[in-house]
Amino acid sequence: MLTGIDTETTGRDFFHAAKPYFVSISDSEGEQSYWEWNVDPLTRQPVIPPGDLDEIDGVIETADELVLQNTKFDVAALKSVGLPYGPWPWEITQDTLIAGHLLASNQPHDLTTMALVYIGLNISPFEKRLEEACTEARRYAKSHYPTWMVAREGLPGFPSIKGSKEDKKKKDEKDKVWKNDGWLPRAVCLHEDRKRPKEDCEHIWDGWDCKKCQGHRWWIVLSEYAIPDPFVTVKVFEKQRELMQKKGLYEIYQERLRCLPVAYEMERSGVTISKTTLDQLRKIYERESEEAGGVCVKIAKGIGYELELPKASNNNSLLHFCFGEPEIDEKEIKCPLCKGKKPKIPSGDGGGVFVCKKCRGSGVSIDPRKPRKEWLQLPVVHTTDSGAPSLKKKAMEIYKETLEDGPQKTFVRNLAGKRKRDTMLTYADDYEHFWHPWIPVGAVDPKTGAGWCILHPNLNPTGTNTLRWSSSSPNEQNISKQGMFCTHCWGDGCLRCGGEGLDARNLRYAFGPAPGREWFSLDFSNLELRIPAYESGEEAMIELFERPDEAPFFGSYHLLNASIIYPDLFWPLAEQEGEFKKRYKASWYQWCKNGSFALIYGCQEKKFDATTHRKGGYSLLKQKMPKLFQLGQKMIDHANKHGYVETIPDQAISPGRGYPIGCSRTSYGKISPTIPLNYHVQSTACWIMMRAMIKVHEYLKTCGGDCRIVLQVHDELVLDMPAGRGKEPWKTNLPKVRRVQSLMTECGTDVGIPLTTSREYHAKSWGEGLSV
DNA sequence: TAACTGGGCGCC
DNA sequence: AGGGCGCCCAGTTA
Repeated sequence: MLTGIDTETTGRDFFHAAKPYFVSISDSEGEQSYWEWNVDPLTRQPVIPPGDLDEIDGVIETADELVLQNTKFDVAALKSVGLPYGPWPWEITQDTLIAGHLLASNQPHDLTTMALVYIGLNISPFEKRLEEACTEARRYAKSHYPTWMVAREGLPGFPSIKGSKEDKKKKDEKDKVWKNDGWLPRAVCLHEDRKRPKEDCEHIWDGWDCKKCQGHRWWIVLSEYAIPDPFVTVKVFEKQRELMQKKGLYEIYQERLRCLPVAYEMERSGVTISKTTLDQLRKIYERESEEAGGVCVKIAKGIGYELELPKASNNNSLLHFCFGEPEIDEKEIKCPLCKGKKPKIPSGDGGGVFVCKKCRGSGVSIDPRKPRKEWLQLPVVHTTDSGAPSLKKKAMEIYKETLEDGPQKTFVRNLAGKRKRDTMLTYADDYEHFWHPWIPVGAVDPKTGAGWCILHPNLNPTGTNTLRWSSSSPNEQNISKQGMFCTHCWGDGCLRCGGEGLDARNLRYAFGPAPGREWFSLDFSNLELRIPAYESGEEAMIELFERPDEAPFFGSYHLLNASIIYPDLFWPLAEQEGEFKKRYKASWYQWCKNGSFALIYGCQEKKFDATTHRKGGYSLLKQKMPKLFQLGQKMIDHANKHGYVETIPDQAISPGRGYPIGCSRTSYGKISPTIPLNYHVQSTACWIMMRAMIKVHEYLKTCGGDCRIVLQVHDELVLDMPAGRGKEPWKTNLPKVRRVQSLMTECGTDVGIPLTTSREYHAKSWGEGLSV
């Protein structure tokens, strides 16, 4: 018998103050029960009768098979009130979110949508009504009970509650502020002793009041919404299971389920960050940002412009200073085609085609703006998607290369430097927003953890259209690893930077092992290159990976590409090891490298040739690596025929089928030709990583000493282990780390891709690694 | 004021 | 027609 479980919570931050206040359970025959707890509006904490916990624990303990929508969330919620008493029974747990992604990776996976899709049931009216009640109750409580903890941005203990945003395509539901206040309507009723609806009354609602029993609906608006959920979950899953079995996907599903406890444990473990180091970095960034900003303002002032710098990225003051201010008020511009009043949107390609969004692509080119040409007068080298001059990083890099020394160049350098530091500062803010003081397990002296904090980033294995995981609150997958130029001398060397020019202190320096611990990071080498190379059988590339120590490429994919697209430049230098790279480091080598990455990410001929600064380069590559391009075509054909591509089948799990990855169509009904190969490769890479994580997690549990995975950055795992001892402390854990490496590489074998992993030891910080 | 859009940028 | 994310800021619109 399947048992569905669902919880309603006061928020998502179970490592902070969020708690469940409603638990509902249903079996597949519709036998339902629920526990609703009053939330103290002054503390947002539920008041839980102890007997309830026993009952819920009993249900979980005795169930044959459980099913939840996003199990990891509910398990974290229940754990925050001590449930279940034992470990969560993952081995009998099914998950509709995992199933939903497998059956339709690029479709929404919220329960409301899936109920409609899989069992034709529309539960949105319940949600709609709850939203109305919550919104009203929130307004009411804010004005009548100002001391109540109504959800809002900045509410202590609930860092995930952010303003309110809605990304239509995404799982935005959770980001709506009212969602955290499902308990509030009832709390108002309780506090004001409003009349309860009678249980046996067949209500006739007039607004929020029942005409028959005079009860107020806010008492039950949450339970009306929440009680059916577990039953819906059960029914959705029954259908999903049937579909998965029919499509031959059930083995994949079962393996995929195993990543849930891994993600759950990673979230619980969290990742340590040094407050001391972050404070130091912050001070440096703040000072340098202010310094660089000051230079910008001063230059502007010198030209007679009162520049108001943006806090980050752009504002009109800055853009007008750099590119001139339009004389005509843009609000007055009319679309020349439809004569609409609000065209405003210049269409792409930088040509300044001022037509509205609807009329784009018509080719009419009228730019009614007359920029005033005083002030900085930067040339336009990059445009935004809507055709306006852009000050993005890439554009500024071009300015730095091409402008003569003078105010323009100085301005751009300082602006770029300021931006970079400001970006890092907003990241740092985010970490502080979510962190807790770190307290070592079993610490006797509370000072042991001083200077260290811990973050519990959220990991979402179904957060992308592919098999990549996403991460949030904070995102552990975009932590800066770049160096940056000294704002004082901009790389020419000075006393402050010690002549180095580059300051390597990025935010990764703040992350690292807490006292008594050490980190190892393990990377799959060239994971996303090896997959298409071996799969297609492209000899030139395979050769590269098989013989990484041999001339003339020494395992470098970029050099291989360079030899093909720049034969005239590469071969004359081929006999001198490293010469091509050395001589053209900032030009041809860099451009080729950019092009290589663009290619992996799916760019087309035009973009590749532009990126590599060599017309015809793409075509040469195609001639030299026909099998690679044939694989791309094969994926395109498959996607066009079926609407999805598949990962390479895993011989150990499901030899017949790979994981289907849906390829969305553009508004013109076509699948973009860049998508299929990219999805296939990216997802196969992630499948490998997922299997690796399952194996590694299982192995580390047997190691003792609290060894765990703390970070996953797509092709990299970071392990947190007890610190070794002696002169070469890494040697203590090295055998275990080697074992982890072989578990990782094994996963390539099952999909036919030979893999290698690289290994680094981090004694103090993620920013500095030692190859050991 | 809230919601929404666009630009920008960090990672792989 | 350059893939996948999360997140922030600025400015406009409902």
